[in-house]
Amino acid sequence: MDAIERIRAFNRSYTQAMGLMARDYLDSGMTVTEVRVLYDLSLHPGTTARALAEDLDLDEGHLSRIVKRFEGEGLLVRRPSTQDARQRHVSLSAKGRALVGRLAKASRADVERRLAAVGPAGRTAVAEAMETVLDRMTPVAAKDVVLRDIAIGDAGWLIQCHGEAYAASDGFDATFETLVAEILVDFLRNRDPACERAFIAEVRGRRLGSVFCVRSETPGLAKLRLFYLVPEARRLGLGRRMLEACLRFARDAGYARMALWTHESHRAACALYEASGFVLTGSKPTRSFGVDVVEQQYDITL
Amino acid sequence: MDAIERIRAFNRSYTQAMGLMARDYLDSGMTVTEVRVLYDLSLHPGTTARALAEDLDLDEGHLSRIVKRFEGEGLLVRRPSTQDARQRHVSLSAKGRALVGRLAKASRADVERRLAAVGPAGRTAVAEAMETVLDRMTPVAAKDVVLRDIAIGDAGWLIQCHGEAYAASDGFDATFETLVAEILVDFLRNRDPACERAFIAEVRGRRLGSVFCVRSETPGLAKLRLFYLVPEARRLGLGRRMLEACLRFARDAGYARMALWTHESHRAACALYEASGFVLTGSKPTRSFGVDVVEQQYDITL
DNA sequence: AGAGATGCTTGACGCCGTCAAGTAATGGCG
DNA sequence: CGCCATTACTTGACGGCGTCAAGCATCTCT
Repeated sequence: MDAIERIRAFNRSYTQAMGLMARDYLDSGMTVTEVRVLYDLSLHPGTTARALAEDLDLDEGHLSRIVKRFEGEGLLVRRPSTQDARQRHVSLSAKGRALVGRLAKASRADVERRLAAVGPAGRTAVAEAMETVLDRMTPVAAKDVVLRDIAIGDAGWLIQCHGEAYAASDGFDATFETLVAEILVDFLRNRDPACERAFIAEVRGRRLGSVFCVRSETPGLAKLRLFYLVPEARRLGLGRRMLEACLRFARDAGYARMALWTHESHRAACALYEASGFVLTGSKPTRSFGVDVVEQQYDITL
Repeated sequence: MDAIERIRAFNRSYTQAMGLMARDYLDSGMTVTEVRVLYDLSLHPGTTARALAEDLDLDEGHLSRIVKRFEGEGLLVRRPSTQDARQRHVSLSAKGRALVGRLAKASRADVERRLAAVGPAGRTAVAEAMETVLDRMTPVAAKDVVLRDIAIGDAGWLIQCHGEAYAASDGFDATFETLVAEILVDFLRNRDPACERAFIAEVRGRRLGSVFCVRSETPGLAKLRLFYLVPEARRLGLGRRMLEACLRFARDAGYARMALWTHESHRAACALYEASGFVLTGSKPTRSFGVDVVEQQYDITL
């Protein structure tokens, strides 16, 4: 079952499970549309009918009748615009606001009822997964991505991510995950903040990738390690930005050169290294992590 | 913003973003309800009107008219039941099945269009998050939980999980996450499968917890480590099951005793240890991971 | 055999949502 | 300034959804 099919399955079961298709909104005697009108009005008091119709994707005639009825019920007030005599500014009355409050409460209670069997931790997890859904549906905007230092939780994420991604793409066995864990343990334990640094790319709390600048045995030589970007954050120029941040840090820290090890199969990364000024200084076939790979070394003079 | 509020926000934006409220289903000239009827019929050929109405939560009268109309259009056939002359078994005709196929295709295309800006990796992530939503909404059933050995990705998950959970609940600093990573690196590197074992609790691909049985310096003494359950999987008897699996393994591996270290603040876990036959053999206040804790040792004779 | 339950159909009705026409005010253009 | 297209909103007409209630045939239970 591919992603689209899984998404369709979600649409079916979720709308049913949450009763989102209901005509009568929570036995309030109001239509979902009417509630949406009230809710939108509570958010944008003083809008015009047109803007409202636009916002809710409603027929203007239909909306006109709803507004009229609501006015009759005292839920909202319309006052003619001073700018344009054709327009009328619509706002909720106190009664209308009270109703919105009651409806919100009913909606909360309804959601609570549907999640009765789910504990607090589960609810947070549900909410988080939902935010992930919305978040992933809006593609990553490179400008919102921040590069920050490593924090609690990052090491585990990196280990899992590297382990699973390379197992899937290159067939690496568990020893690779272990190696990544070792690198991180060493970094966390023995890091010299003056000349070693991690960059974690993140957008709104969602981790996207990493790159590390660490000291080597050789004086004046920095190592670039754990360069990774989740697939959906690639081709946005993020890799270049991370690489440049890492190089800048290395320069500022006083290193003369920087080296990195990678595998030939990582075409995009290798191309990026070369575009950033790294030169290939070694290439040898070897067996690592249970598969045959061509290990490559790149160097750059800072 | 609490979980319920976040879920409500999702309901609003998601239904809008996916256009699930549309009256006319994808310009097919059919109602969402009609499409649901067809779809349900394609899944359950030969159902009765009652079962259909039940399944789709539709008014029987309304459904009756829809079915009648569909029969007139040659989309379905009704044949009287041999069991019960009041009933009629409804099934799609070839024409009806063809229509369902076309509609499914249109729906796929529609979802694809809405996700046009999202790459393949992002789509999989969306689908996964959706499945998480549905999954978490149905509480964990203890009987579906399996205990398996450690696999790729687990180590990273464990490190992240321990790091974040103990930072949140006990205020532990990053050194705790590092310690967990060290324990895991050591386990992955030097594990003796004959007498060391990890148990990962999982339900439908979702990791719930862990417990490890590892060798100690002292001959005949096993150590229980990394006992953890995600909050939403607690109070299901899972902890006991994991503990028992671990004790059984230790017994079978020939250990004479088992010891574990924990902190006084973990009341539920301590109670479980005692209920399982462990006895408190030491308790001392100390400073660990940046906070003051009371470290406790428990022992059991196997 | 008769009463009540069951499976489905039909009738009546409010109102949603859509198309189209109508009214009043505005603004652009010569 | 005056005409006319445009804009903001209202009103009319209508198909049909969804809901309640009544109706009819059949089954089941006693």
